Amino acid sequence: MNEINKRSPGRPRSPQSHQAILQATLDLLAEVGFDAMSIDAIAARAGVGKTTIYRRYSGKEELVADAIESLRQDVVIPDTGQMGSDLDALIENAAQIMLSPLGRQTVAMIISSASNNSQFAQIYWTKYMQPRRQAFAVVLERAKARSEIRPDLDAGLVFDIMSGIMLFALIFQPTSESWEEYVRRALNLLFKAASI
Amino acid sequence: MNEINKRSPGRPRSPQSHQAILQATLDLLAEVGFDAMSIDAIAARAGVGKTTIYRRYSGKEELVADAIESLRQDVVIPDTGQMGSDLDALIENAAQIMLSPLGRQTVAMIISSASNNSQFAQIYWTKYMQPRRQAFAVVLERAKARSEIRPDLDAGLVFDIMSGIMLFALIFQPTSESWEEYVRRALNLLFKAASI
DNA sequence: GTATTTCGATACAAGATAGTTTCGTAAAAA
DNA sequence: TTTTTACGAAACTATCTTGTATCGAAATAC
Repeated sequence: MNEINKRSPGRPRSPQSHQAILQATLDLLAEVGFDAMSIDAIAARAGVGKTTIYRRYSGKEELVADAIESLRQDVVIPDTGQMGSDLDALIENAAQIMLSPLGRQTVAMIISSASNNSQFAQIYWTKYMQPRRQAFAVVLERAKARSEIRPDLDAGLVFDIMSGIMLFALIFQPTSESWEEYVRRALNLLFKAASI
Repeated sequence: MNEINKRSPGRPRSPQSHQAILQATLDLLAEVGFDAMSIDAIAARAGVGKTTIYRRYSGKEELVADAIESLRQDVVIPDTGQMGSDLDALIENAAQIMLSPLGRQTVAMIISSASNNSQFAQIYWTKYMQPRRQAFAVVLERAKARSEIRPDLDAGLVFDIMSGIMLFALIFQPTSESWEEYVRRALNLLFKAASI
């Protein structure tokens, strides 16, 4: 049952079309958002027939969920020997994701559908947040080993606070500073608590 | 030019209908979200004709913006004599807003439209965040006067970090704790930095 | 070759929505 | 009373979207 079954007769599904569909989905999601994008538009952008999409997915939710899940994002754990520069690298990486149109629309999708449907939040958490949360924990472990921070610090919690302020700054732009500047200032404050 | 002009002839616009429209808009926004709600549905729920809505607003954006703006939310500045209990009161108040369906959908709306249109973010910031941010600053000023926290602490920044973690916890529910418990734990960590 | 399945294209039915117009009625000013 | 504007209801046009069905052509297993 677990063998690779390529034995079915008939024309196989085109991997090119499949890839084009996923890419078109991500492009349109970033450009117009979840609600404003139609299956028709995705098919047109991908250069495939609508039938080809409906043969693979039951609807937009399933398609978008798969498209987001298909994005492989490798997380590099920085190790410069100093916590400060390690964190800089992580922030830079996080900023690239959260500040992108795709990131914004994904987050909006998660929030707006959170009450009825948490599948997007689940995927986003598993694919994006969790790996970075763990990378962050590694960085903090090394910092603890170098006695840069308190050994009892909850890395997950610190990560969540960091992510929270990034998200908040993304939405409201509370000051006239740049996003990066503001986030960095918040982290300075936060790490006064960490270094006691 | 600034006098109250009730002198125009003809039947005046019904304040009852106006109020019903705003209320129906907020109800539907909370229930189904911005994109899924139609002007037809709003008119039906409000018990008015579609014409009556189009006579007042050019479209959904304008209507929703006005509806959100119409919500008067008084902020009480707690003054228990202890910063801890003051903060508890503020958190409780913030939680009621952010955890409500209306709050969720509003935030989702802000994020998803942020790139093309920042009017929702502007309104939400001015009407909800800004007053609370200032109330928070007052509470912290009193705490500084009692030497409970460092005198150079940036109250706005602390507020933003607080709001950020609340938002983050709302979206992702990172642990199995309750939302309130988790937020409280994050604030404990944060205020270790404040009390140096 | 034959059977089977996917391909992209197109047509289609059914429904939702936006925004306008029309209509007879109601409320106010002059 | 006359004029003017708003009222709710309904009709209406135009467009968009969904999901299904049909078509001849292409790709693969046997």
